[in-house]
Amino acid sequence: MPVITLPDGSERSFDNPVSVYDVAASIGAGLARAALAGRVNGELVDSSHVMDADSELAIITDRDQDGLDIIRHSTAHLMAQAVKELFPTAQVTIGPNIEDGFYYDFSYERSFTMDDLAAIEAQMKKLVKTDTPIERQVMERDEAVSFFREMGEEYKAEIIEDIPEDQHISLYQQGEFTDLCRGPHVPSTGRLKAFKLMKVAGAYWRGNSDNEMLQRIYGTAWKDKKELKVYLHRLEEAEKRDHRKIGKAQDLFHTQEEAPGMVFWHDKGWQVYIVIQEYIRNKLRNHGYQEVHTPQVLDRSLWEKSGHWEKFGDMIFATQSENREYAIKPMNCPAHIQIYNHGLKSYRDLPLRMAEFGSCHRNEPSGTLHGLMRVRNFVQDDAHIFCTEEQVLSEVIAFNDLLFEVYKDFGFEDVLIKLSTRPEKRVGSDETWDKAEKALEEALNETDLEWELQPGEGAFYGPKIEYSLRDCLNRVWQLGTIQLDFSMPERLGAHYVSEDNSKQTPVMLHRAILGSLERFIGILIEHYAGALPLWLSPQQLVVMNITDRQAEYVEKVTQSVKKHGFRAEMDLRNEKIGFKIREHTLRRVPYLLVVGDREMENGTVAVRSRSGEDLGSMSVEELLEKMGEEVSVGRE
RNA sequence: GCCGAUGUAGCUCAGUCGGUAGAGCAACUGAUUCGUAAUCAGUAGGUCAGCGGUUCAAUUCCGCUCAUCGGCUCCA
Repeated sequence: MPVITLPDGSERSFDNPVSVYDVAASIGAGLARAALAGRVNGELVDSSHVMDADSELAIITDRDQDGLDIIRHSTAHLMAQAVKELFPTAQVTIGPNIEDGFYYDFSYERSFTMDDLAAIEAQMKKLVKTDTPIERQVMERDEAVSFFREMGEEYKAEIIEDIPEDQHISLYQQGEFTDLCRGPHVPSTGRLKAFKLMKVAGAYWRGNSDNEMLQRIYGTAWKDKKELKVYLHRLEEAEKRDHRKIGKAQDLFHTQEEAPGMVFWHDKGWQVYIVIQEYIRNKLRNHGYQEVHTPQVLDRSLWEKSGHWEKFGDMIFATQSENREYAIKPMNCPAHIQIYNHGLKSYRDLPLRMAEFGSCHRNEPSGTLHGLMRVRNFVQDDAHIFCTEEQVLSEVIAFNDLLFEVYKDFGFEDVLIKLSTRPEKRVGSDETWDKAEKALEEALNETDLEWELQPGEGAFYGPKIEYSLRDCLNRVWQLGTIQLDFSMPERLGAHYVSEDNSKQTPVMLHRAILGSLERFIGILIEHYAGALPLWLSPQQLVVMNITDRQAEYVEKVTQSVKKHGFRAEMDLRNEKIGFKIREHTLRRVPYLLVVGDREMENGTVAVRSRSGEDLGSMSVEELLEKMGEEVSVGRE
């Protein structure tokens, strides 16, 4: 006689075992129609799941996040069913949920085309109309293996073989199609009302590039057509923020075939670059860093000593001259150690913080290049801190504080933090790693920020913290990092004399806040949709005349604004004021100054913001004061 | 690097089922001097990514290369 307790605490008792659906129906017909699944004693189950003992039950509908997840996963199954019907020789593999949707990987003799996608989607819609029940069944593991093997589903069989032998396997059947799945699923295909197949792509079986490449189909699914539409609209809007589009439209930079993965910065884009660099330069100086500059091209032997040649040899651009081989530097650290090694260092010199805006080249695989986000030539706000083991914790904490101070100045609040710990292939003793990982973890816990552990993802020489942001299309890009390194100082012979007069090897912290400036500017452009804050704007204002009569006055105003350090241009073209305003607004110039006879007479300017707001007429002095306040944000 | 798609004027794109290409915007010239998101008219602009093949003829068909885009793998 099960007693079912609902989330509001109310209890219902039943004479016989009841299913989730039965309970929903006992509450109301509407709820019964809406029930997709249930959560019984904390565990998600199908709506057909039967409870024969007292249970806590929450009925899952499409209004719950869990409900939406179930819809997406069931849609993935629906897609697999459609693919199997249209392409019987295709084999199914895995089909998990992802943010906003799902994908499913198939093995098939050829790639799916966009036409195939349309056909598959049409087939899915047909299957929805049939409202086929989706039913769960349970098998023993070995039984399931042979079940799939008989169907010719080798990949599925392989997956199941990895499951412990004594476990029971749940399968879901809809019509002719059966798939291995933990579930739960929606009760029938008719529940899937709003989905769209988005794109096809290759993906390695089990994520390993040594394996064969499968056909991955990405799709999105929502509870209803309205939400699907909202999502598609969101995507369209996001695409408009794409830094590659804005970079072109605002004449910030370009790339071309002759230099893949390397950026031609135009005047406007370089202006942004310089402002950021100057900002960081000041920050670092105020936080006890020195700035240095080292060669771009260094002898191969140095990279062999550091271990990079062996590990990253094919990604190093090399060159040679007079029988000597050189590497175009992929990173600055070995060069910084050369500076450190000049002159004997004492423990009193530590921590020694050495920064450089060094231009680095890495021959990234062609398929990975992506606008400003992944390039072959970049400059990082790079620095290395040489310190003692005891100083690590305080240095990491100080860095973390500095990093968030900087991110805040740039308007970034939503930062993903990950701690990556020892990988399988590594140098250094376990004892050292223990200490290093603990130091990073302690430093993170000091901050009260949420962070995620990534076991095994550290660098071969030490653990690291990574700070990432998302771009407009929700892709995650790493910006900042701090990495402990116990290996390189030793390899390159860095030492200091300790208090007891013994020779010690310093610990080296590799750290960057913005990471590659190229990538950071890409993120900035997308974050602000091209409307950079005043202090970063390549052009901060434009002064426009209405007729030729005001040309001289416009020149005077522009000069005086420029004299105060603002980046100003004038627009004296023989165009209507509306035309000029439109153009400069589209280019996201923060302040548009209109000058007609009225302003000229009163010695003022009419100010309009790029968002279309009329700020009224004011004197140039007033405007300068206003802008001065605005750009002081983010200055120490 | 792997899978797939794409590459046409400065930009955004159309087009040619094989007969050497077109629009809008931008540019240039002229007119207009017009007060808050596009004034009008005219002119000019392209080895159709590169190389090779098939063909009487290739921007179009085929192959290779390069780049870009979407993923995958990788990222000191």
